[in-house]
Amino acid sequence: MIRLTFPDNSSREFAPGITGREVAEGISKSLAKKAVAMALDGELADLSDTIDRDARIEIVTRDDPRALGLIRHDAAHVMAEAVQELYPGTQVTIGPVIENGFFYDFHRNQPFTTEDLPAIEAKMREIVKRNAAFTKEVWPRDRAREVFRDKGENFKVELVDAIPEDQDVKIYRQGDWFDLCRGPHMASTGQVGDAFKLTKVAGAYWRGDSTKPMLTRIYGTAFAKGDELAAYLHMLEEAEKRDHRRLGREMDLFHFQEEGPGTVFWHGKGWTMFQQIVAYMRRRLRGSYDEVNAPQLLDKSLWETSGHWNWFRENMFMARSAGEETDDDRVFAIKPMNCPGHIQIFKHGLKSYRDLPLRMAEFGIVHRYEPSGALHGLMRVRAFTQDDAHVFCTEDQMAAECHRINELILSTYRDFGFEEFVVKLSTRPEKRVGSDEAWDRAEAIMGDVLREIAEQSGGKIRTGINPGEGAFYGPKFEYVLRDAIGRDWQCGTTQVDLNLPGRFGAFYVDTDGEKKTPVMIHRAIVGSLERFLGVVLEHYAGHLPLWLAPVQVVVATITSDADDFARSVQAGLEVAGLRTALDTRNEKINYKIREHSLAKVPVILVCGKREAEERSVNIRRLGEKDQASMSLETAMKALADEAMPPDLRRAGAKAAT
RNA sequence: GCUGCCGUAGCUCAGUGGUAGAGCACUCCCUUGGUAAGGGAGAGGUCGACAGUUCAAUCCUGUCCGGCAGCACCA
Repeated sequence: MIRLTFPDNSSREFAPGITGREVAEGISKSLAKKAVAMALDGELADLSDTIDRDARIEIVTRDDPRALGLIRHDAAHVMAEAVQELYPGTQVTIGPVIENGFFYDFHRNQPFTTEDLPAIEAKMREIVKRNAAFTKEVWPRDRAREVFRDKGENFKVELVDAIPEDQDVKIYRQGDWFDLCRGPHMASTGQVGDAFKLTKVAGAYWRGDSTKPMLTRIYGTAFAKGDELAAYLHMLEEAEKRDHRRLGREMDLFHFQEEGPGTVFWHGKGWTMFQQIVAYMRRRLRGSYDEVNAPQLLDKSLWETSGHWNWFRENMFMARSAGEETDDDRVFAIKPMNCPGHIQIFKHGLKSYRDLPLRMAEFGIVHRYEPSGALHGLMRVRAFTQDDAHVFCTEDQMAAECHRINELILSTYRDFGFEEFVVKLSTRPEKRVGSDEAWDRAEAIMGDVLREIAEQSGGKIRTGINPGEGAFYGPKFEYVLRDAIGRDWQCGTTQVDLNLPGRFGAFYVDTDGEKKTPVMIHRAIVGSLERFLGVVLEHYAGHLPLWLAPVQVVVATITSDADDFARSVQAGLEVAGLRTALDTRNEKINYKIREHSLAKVPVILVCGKREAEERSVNIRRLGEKDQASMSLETAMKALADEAMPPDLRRAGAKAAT
């Protein structure tokens, strides 16, 4: 006999070989009817599985959170059946559950389009209605191979071959249709329910490999209940509203146009915001970094020395004289990185060990040729400004410098309102320069630092390893932020480099009078200013904190009687250091409020006859319906205080104590 | 780069094998109105570019450019 323990800690004995369904039926008919799966010692399994050992058992019903993955997985199978029923000759491949739904990849000569989705969805509902039971069979490998080969399912044959020898080849049937699958599944297709929707169609490479055939992938999502699906779809709409490309247009921050793919036209307001970020960074660097500026165009030979011409050429732009008469055919590269330039500055003049660590920063504009399909608003561009720096130091100083940088990065993110981030260590890639010994040393130091970062944060900062993802010259930390639409963006990076300084022959004079090669740490905090600005925009959905808002206050009049007073209010705010605009147009106050609210201006000061007489203002904050009336003086003081950047506020608080 | 979809006024979009329309925005006029659109008039387009089919192309076909989604890439 085996002993099964139930969630209420009661337990009963059963004959070995009993199925989950039989256990459920033994408890109650209604439970058996509601059951979609079971969990044995916490692990999901088919209801029809037999149980041969002592275990904790839970009967999983459709409203159990764990059922969601099953619903989606089964929906993927139902979709595959629907597709093969509607479009014979289509091959099935894989169909996993993903974060917000599921997909299934198909091979078909004519790819699917979104216009096919309604028909597939309708067929899916039909299959769900049929409510065929899911049944599992274990097949000998050869039979599986043969059956799929005879059906023309070549991709499935490959999948069968990829299953490790010690694992069963499992086949799940639903009516006449069957698929190779790891399982588990619910009891029948009817349990998928009707809260599903096919969302999009896209190409995807077989096995994620761009040298392999492109399949057509259909994405869908499914929920236990209809209102959950509706809530999800609503959430997607809301997320779209905070897309930085849309906000950029609505707030008049920047634009893109055809002639400059992947390059930004910054408008006045966007550039103001951009410069606020730069100003913040400059304040944070003051005292410990030298800000420098290296050339945009440098001879190709420099990039050959650095290794970029060899390893990075596909991503570089090249420039030469455009003159038709000239015989100067010298080739220059537009810099994709600042490091070679900074090494030239380091090399200019003798450096002593006393100069180290030498920290060199640049808000350098770099150009990188990105694949056209990668471009995405401000998030992925071909020309961007890095808040870049290179620290030249000794190997002994490296760990301390990494920690120093880590603190700078994390405090910066917090100042911009981010609380959640991940630090990942990327290790040596296949394409790289430098000896394995150098890589061993660099990775060892970085590994220690990563552990210390995790420990010091008390578990608040998640860390991880990205094997093989390092730069060609050294391992790196990647600092990743998650944006409001749930996308992860790599912003900061710290890269340890035991190679480039040596390649360029950079050295310092050590205590013993010998020439030594310094190591170099590449680091960026927000990374690309462009991308970071985009992330910040989405994070706040355009409702920026006052210190970042391009226009902080609009002074709007109700009647022209208040124009003179409004002008004096604006002038006073400007003197107090605020960025303001005046709206004395011949429009109703409703109209003005609406327009400035849509432009996401944080504060509107309304001035009418009454305010002009009392020398007061009426404050309306973005997103609030209520207003507050206060004296001009009080309002100015409060706004000036609120507009203080977080680093200055911190410095002020420290000075006061 | 790959697959699919898309490209019409500054923005959002409609439309047709016989060279174009709406709303908002813009300009002017009226309106001085107390917290998310007051009224009227006007101006504005090489229908992404280039080729082809056709008596005739914004519309059909092809190539290219750009955008969107996903994949691949992301130092």
